[in-house]
Amino acid sequence: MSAGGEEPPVVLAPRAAVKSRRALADEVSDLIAREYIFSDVVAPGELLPSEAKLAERYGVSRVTTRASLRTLREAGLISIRHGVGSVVLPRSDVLRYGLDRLSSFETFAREAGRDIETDSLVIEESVADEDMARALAIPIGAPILVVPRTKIYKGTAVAWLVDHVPRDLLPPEVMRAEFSGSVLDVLLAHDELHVDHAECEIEPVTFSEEIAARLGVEPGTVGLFMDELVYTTEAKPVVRCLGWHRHDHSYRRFYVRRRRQVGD
Amino acid sequence: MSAGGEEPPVVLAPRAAVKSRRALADEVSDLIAREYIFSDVVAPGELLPSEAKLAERYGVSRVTTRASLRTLREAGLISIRHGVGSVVLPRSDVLRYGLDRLSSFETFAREAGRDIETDSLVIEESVADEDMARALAIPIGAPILVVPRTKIYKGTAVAWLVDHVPRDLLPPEVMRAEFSGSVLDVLLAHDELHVDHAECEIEPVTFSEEIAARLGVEPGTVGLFMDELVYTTEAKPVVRCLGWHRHDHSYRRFYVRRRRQVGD
DNA sequence: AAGTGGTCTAGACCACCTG
DNA sequence: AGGTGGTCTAGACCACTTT
Repeated sequence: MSAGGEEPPVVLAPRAAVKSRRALADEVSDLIAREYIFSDVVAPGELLPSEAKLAERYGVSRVTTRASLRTLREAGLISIRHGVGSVVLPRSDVLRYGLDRLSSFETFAREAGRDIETDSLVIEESVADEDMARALAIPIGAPILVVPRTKIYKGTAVAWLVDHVPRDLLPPEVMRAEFSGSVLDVLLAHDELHVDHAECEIEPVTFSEEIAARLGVEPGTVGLFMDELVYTTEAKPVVRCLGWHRHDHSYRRFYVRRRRQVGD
Repeated sequence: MSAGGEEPPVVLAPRAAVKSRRALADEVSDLIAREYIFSDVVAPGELLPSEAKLAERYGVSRVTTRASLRTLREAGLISIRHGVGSVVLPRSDVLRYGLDRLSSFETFAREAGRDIETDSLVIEESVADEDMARALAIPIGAPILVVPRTKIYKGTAVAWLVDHVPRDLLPPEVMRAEFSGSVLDVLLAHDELHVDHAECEIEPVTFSEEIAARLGVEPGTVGLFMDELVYTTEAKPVVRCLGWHRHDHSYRRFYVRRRRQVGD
């Protein structure tokens, strides 16, 4: 880091004072990000203070500090080198939709300071056909909620999404009351559902007449189709999201951060 | 788990005996996977022994056991529920190319017991144009190695790949000697390069005449284009992989496992 | 109440990198 | 040689789930 002087230790909120607190490691992650990375106190390419110094500064053990640094690494903010230290990585300012993270389009856009609108929204009651029943692991003909809508960015329709949720997962009135553009956000907010991960298949497609009409493009335009199944920690499917995405509109890119698989 | 009787503790290789050993947590991960999961001793949906029991069985601390379980969770084999235990997840036997993991096609195929061949392989010396120079963070005109080739699966050309590596990263003779279908595999084998992660952009495309000819399909066929930049832990780009992938051939699917972001 | 996972600590030793 | 991260331990306490 550039500043040379010793810094005063940081006092965290007293542990006992907070009822159901965040993990200490997460608080420390945020502090490191704020105090060293986003503040540009440590420029990209330079080293954070050592784990021992950070542990002392925040008054936590080295184990906790390491957990915090691991989180920052997962977030792509730093990389950690044995015998060297934690290097701050350069940050891209391109709005990109990171497919490896389970978040809604709305959340990504909001974090990037942009806004996505939702149009032609209805929450319909329907029943599962054979394909949907198999995917959601429910009987054929079981009641489901279907949530089709268009995503608008800067006045342009950029995606057509259709979510399918088993009806008995959440009462329809709850879904209607809490929905604000993303079914996933509603489910993620219900801790008792244990929403955990999703598997998302990616296909290149040419839009059919129906999809093209909804997106205001010519039939045959090339785009991406995504078929995503969201699961609980118990591997029970909770929602299937089908999405047709324009790619000719440059508001974002789909990307994946691929990681080497190693221990820790 | 189903078996009721007590099991004998497992004796790991003595620590001092092994020079540069694998992490203990990784050995334990493998043991749990082999002894409980792949052996079907614990069926999908059922619980592994508790952390404390596993720790005792393998003679390691609970912290180490938890690291092992976290690895199994990352691998998609189990999910962990607070107050309940570690649930074994159902395993799919579909050959899928998991985009969130940095591995070559060859490695994925090999692990799935299938084989991918490489055709029309040459390792050419060239120089970086403006676009390539910017991506690889090298001067325009700097020497690079270009490795174009076709991927063959069951007699069908399924992808056209072109890798670009700065020439001074590895001596060309080393690259030629060690190359066996994947540039990424060569780089991953060189620990001193610190290959760490990649960022991969995904685009739907219609194949040009040139690409279509190489893949033996009609020009205009829809497929996926991937532009991937592989980085070291120091965020230095080491190889750019451009790939055009057929999607009409059903040997595999591209998918991403998306995870909720939480601590730990 | 009992058992499970979640978090955190202090200390130890090892492996790696740089001067 | 000295500093850095990598791994591991034993013990403690807390939060969640089930009985």
